[in-house]
Amino acid sequence: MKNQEIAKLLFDIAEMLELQNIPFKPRAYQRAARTIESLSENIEDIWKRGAILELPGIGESIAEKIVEYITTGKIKYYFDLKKKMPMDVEQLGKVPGLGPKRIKLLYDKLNVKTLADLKKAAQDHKIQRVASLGHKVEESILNGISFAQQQKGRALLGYVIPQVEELRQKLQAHPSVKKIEIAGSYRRKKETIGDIDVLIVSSQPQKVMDFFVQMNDVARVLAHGTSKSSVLLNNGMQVDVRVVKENEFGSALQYFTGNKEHNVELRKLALKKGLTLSEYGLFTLKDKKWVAGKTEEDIYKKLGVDIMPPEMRENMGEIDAGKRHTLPNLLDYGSCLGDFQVHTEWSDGQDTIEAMARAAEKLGRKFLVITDHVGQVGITNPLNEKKLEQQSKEISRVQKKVDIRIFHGAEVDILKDGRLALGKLWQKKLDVVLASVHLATKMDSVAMTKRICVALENNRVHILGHPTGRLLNRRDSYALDFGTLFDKVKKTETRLDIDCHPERMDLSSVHIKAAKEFGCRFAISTDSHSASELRNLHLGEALARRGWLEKKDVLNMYSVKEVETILGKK
DNA sequence: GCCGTTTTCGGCCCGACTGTTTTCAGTCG
Repeated sequence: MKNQEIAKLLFDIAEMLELQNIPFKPRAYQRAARTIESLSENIEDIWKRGAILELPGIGESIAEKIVEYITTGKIKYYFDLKKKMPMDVEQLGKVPGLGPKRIKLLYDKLNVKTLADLKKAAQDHKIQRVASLGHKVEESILNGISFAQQQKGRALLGYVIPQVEELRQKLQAHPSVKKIEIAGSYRRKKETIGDIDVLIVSSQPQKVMDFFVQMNDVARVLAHGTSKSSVLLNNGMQVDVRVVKENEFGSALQYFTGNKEHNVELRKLALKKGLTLSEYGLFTLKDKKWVAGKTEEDIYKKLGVDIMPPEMRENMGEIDAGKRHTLPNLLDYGSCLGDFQVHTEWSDGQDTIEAMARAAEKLGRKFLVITDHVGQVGITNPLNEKKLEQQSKEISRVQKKVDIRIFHGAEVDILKDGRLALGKLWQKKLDVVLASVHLATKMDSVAMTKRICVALENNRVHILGHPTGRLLNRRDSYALDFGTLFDKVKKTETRLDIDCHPERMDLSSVHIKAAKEFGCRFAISTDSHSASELRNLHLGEALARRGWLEKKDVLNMYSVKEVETILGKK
């Protein structure tokens, strides 16, 4: 699958065009890159169908370059640009305060090509002698270089939630803070969070901002104004705070929730209606008369769009659906009745079956599927058939003591040829077979897709576990042809696992949405290895909502009786 | 370079903060 490679090249082209001060073209390339990046279908397949030009943001010229890459493995235009741009734009761009203009300037004047060149130029005080730059810029660059070097990707939603809630409480406690909301990707419940956007209503902005930049976990102040301030915390997280007036709260919340592309679309829509939208409100274009802004609902309503939950605001068709009144009725938080994947001390988990069951019961779950490992991956301490037999007895014993239905399942390895690492007899005996790929993960797309499809054709497989195998910030998805895969999932009536372990979040919301369009159904699991992780189920609900899922799409929403019936059919 | 219920040509989202500029450019989100 060449989608990500092509997207990366288009992003790079955009960056190089920006360096040359060329207007508008970079935005076109960025838009095309984002389209390709978020495709679930293989771009080659789309090309074979002759449908590349139907993709949003892709016209004749960019389509030609995509085809060139598919057929020859390179894009000449990219190499020509690259020849003219010998500096490491990607690395240099990570330094706060360095954008395309300054990167170009530093190259022209000081021949800065790499972070090392930049550091030397700053240390030798050459930067402050360049016209339009000064000693403050030089200092900020010097400070920023180490930041650029240690940047480690985005924070994981599941791990960031407690930190953010602590920050919220600290700020909320300040007497001048009237209202507070965390916006940005945090509010959209994105799998990974780049920075924290905090929105505050206060009649004394200066006091709030002074308090904010002086909090004791602040490592560095990036900006300190009355309406906008930014800091870096000791844990490396960037926090932006904006203070607005009461009647601007809705428009500010809308704006700072984003995402960026969603906002751009919304603003274009406003312009078409003779209005202009900003964080301060919706105004008439002509005489800047205030139209809406107190609440988000008012703004969307005036624009003729049904308001959608923050999780959907990714410019993935939600604005169109809002216009046509066809938004899905997303499943609610807290509506999962059970959990389809937990591990116990029988394999690589930390707690007993009884401890897991009791903890799940306490959280209000109605059912729990015990899925210890079965297969060949030594580190997971897999069960053999004899152990499964013993475990079955233990589950019966615990079942009598708790008021939650415990299903006996297993997470079974899918072998290289698509067979399961478990005999037919036990495949039938188990209530739930969750089949996952754990070994030989580097196969090419054709082989991996075939392997998984073979497993799906086994009518004892109920759920495909963590379907792409990704680990956030660490490992990409297996090579897969998602179109073929989703088609097979639909035909075999298997469920796709939404594994909401904070480090997996697999499927991604983009793939969930695509799979739903193929007619697939889903099962959410925490993949817990200890009782404390059971509470992560809401992360799976967040993923499902971001993928536009409704109650009927997700097996966790069904009653214990219905789940028994559905599982029994397989 | 893309796109079209004001357009196939002429637009392309909007505003705050910073530094070095005495009126604004660059960066960021």
